[in-house]
Amino acid sequence: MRRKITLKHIARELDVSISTVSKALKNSEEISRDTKEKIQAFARLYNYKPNNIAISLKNKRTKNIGVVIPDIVHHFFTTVFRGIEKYANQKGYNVIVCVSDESFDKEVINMEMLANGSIDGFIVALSAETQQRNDFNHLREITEQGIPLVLFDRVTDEIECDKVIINDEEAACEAVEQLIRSGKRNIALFTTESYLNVSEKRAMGYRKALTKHNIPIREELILSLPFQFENENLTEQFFKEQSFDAVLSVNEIFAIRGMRLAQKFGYRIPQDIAFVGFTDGILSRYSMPTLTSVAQHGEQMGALAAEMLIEKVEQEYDESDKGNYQTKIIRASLIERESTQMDG
Amino acid sequence: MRRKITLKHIARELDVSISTVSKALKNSEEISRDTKEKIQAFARLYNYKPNNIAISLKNKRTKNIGVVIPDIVHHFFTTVFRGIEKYANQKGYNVIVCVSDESFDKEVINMEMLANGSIDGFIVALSAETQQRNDFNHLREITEQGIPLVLFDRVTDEIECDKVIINDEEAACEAVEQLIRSGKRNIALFTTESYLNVSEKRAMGYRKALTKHNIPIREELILSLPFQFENENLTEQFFKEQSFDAVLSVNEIFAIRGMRLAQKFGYRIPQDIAFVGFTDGILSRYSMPTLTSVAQHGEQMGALAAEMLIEKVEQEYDESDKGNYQTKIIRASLIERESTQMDG
DNA sequence: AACAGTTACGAAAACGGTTTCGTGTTAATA
DNA sequence: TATTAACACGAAACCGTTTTCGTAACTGTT
Repeated sequence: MRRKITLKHIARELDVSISTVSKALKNSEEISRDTKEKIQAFARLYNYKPNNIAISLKNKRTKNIGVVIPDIVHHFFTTVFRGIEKYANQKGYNVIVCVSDESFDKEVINMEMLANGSIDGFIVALSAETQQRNDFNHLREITEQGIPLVLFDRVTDEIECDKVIINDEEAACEAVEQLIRSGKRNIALFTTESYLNVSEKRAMGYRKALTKHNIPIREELILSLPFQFENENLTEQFFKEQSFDAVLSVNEIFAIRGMRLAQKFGYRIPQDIAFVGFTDGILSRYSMPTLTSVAQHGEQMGALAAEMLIEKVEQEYDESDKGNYQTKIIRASLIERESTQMDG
Repeated sequence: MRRKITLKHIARELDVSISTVSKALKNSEEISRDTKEKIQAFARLYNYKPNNIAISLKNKRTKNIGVVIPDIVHHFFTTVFRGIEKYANQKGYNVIVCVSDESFDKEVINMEMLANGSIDGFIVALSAETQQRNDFNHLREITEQGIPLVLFDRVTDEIECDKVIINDEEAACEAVEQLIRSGKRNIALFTTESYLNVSEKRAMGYRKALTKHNIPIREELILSLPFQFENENLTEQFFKEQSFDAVLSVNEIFAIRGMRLAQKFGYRIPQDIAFVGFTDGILSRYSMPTLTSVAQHGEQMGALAAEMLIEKVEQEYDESDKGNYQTKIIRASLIERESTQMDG
């Protein structure tokens, strides 16, 4: 087994000092041509690579960024992650992922683990539970320690830091307006039961659009579904009791399940009921019929978050920067597919 | 800004030595009760947490594991990742993810980056390009340096290390046999164009099943599709030219697209054409009709890989362990859904 | 009073680098 | 020839821990 070689080994072998070796490998002007060549050749031969940990300790920079997301088996988050990873990698950073599993405690524990030197900054989407409890002390801790933090998608106003979000309310509003424009008037909303910032905003957009077009908001057309579903009863009941000609869903799954039931009940999509979902994921593209969906541009979001974070990480901290935080808004776009296209 | 406090700060403040502080915080018997209490109280007050990087340098253990996968926006890999992350986290490890993007170079670069002390071990699924080139020197480098490595799913015989795979061949064989049992005789295979170990194995299983049941293998019923598709022409042509009553697909997407086309051409599923896919992902569960699929138990696979890795990482290296590698095989299982259930 | 045995702590090395500063040797200048 | 400058290198500090070992100050024994 060929163990990793260190500066010390090279120094001993070549009978020079460690400092000389270090400088020679950095091609320092201080070291003579001959010595440099000798040392560099030796280093190449034994495939010397500096130890990242030692460098991190010295520089107080790890070149790691911590990403904390509620779920990894989730199209949107993986898409964002891809954006983060690509940008970070290109800038020489590695990404440590922690999954909070929608749990407050896990989110806290994970962030505390990483905050002790393992990472240079955080990119976080809050867990559902964190949003529900409205407890953000762990985030406050982080920022107070001067560790850069970027929140995306699942954000909070309680914490001052950089943020990247999409124009959820507006996008929902536009989606509903599009439905109205195509002649729909009885538009239902499928939303999540648990408190999520984004669901709330999308619901706001839904209401706004109806109001704007003088369509009364009927609370009975708003269906709140639990996160962990598998149980179709609620939705089935809704189909039986309510009559509607379109559905806006705050996510993809609820829309797909809705379409399935609609078909089961013999409705034609989109003639009888049109569907629009959020999160333009893989299901939207491959469902039957394909689902019109609000694209959240996750990859772009991730890249932007990474860019903002790395900029903060690399800029020497300056007291005057304090409070110099931005919230960037990515414009969602409606991807029209079969579930709304009447002419299909 | 409340910067992180170190042992040195505490020592200076309390007028004791750094060693004393370190020992006191570890509740060492060496330190007097009074001193310990004083130091511990102070540490608690200022929320002292030891610096991970310093500890890593000292211990030559990072408590990080590196995961290299071809793609993150991919249901199977994220599922495996979840298994890895859960197990690792529970054992106090963090996970650094690198995405090779199916590229050999990225795989090599990422692994080299991490191999210089950033991680204690690797869990890897090979990129398509790596498998194609048959070049595994980067993996050899890793193992020669004594860094534990576990390969999963996309593995190679060229490297001696721990591995976790599923019984691809057998599972494919069983899936086809199930089709045969339901009366299908003209069974097509949708596979990938690029060389992937797993696709090959699944194709083997397909052939084996037919042979076993004395059904001639017709090469024209084997359709190889490019990875990046979006172009349905090949598949459409296949539908027009060939006649078949069942399809085994080596992945989920090809099956879904096949079902779509089948429906477009007016075939009934499964009466006219039955479909079975691999990778029991989200599409299988939500497609119309739902897709019978071979479940690869990704989460279990990930947990197992993490378990094997961490065991190797934590056991003091002993020359006699060399070559003591295992390949664990997870049994895939066929999840039957509408796309094959005649009685549906 | 002399000795050994605790007790309670500090000094220092180590992990693997980077960097500042000091210095012996040589070459250039007055 | 004396002075200075440039060159090429090494010593040592530092990043934040852990850990071994040494020792001063007590305690207890005879």
